[in-house]
Amino acid sequence: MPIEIRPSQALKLWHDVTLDLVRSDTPDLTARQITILLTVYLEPPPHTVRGLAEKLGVTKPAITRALDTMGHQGLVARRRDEKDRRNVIIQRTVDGALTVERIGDLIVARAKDLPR
Amino acid sequence: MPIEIRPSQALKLWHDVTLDLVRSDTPDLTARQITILLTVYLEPPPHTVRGLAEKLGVTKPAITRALDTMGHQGLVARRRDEKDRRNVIIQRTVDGALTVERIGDLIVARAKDLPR
DNA sequence: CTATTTCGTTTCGGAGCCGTTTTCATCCGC
DNA sequence: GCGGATGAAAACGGCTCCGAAACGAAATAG
Repeated sequence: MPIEIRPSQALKLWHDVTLDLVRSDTPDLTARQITILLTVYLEPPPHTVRGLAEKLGVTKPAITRALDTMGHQGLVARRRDEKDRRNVIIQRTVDGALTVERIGDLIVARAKDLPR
Repeated sequence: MPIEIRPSQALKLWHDVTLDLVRSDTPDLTARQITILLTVYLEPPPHTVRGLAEKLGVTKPAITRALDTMGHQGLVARRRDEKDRRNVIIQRTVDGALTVERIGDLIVARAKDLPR
């Protein structure tokens, strides 16, 4: 059974969750950074710069820079692929997992509060 | 009856919708801009710079600049409050309403595709 | 062993957003 | 009227992001 939600509810949900994220003291993640974060934590590894760039439809330097920022915030880590040392594997971190978990709980809570 | 959704579904929904927004040709809106857009179109008017700044927990110049950008994209319009000419009223536009509607439909569609 | 391809990063100039501070117009108490 | 309070915008310096292009390291083809 899929999730049934009306457009007005969907928009209020998006509004409420985004507002919470804006008001939180953590630095705002860009849309690209959120997509990278969720991709790395939801989809099976391995994740590479090239793969993420293709998936998001942006250039590789954009991914590299996003990973710089997110790595500095402890949300992801980078490791050389020993099989093919040209590749960089993006790895999950404890802090990143906690952040993703927090976002998931936030969405669930806001969904629960929606008017029927 | 509230919307029931599990954390894993919630995160996948957020990922799918954000990815669609990143991949769309329209320029990425920041989290603040999305919050402003949805606030203006979901909550009853009037909306002022000061009111939005308080709600989002950011400074007024940040709102002014976001409105500059969004106004340039045709998503909102500004009008002087004739009752108190110090105030600026943020108004909805046809393009903004279409954008909001599109986002709502996108979320609904992505929610429908979620695995149970 | 050399030439080419692939992958990620760095560099570059340009653009946008940030908070603080200052400016400007308007309103209101006196 | 006039002085202070208020609302928004402008000015300012700093930071981050952008895509394009150049670069270096590593793998691969011949």
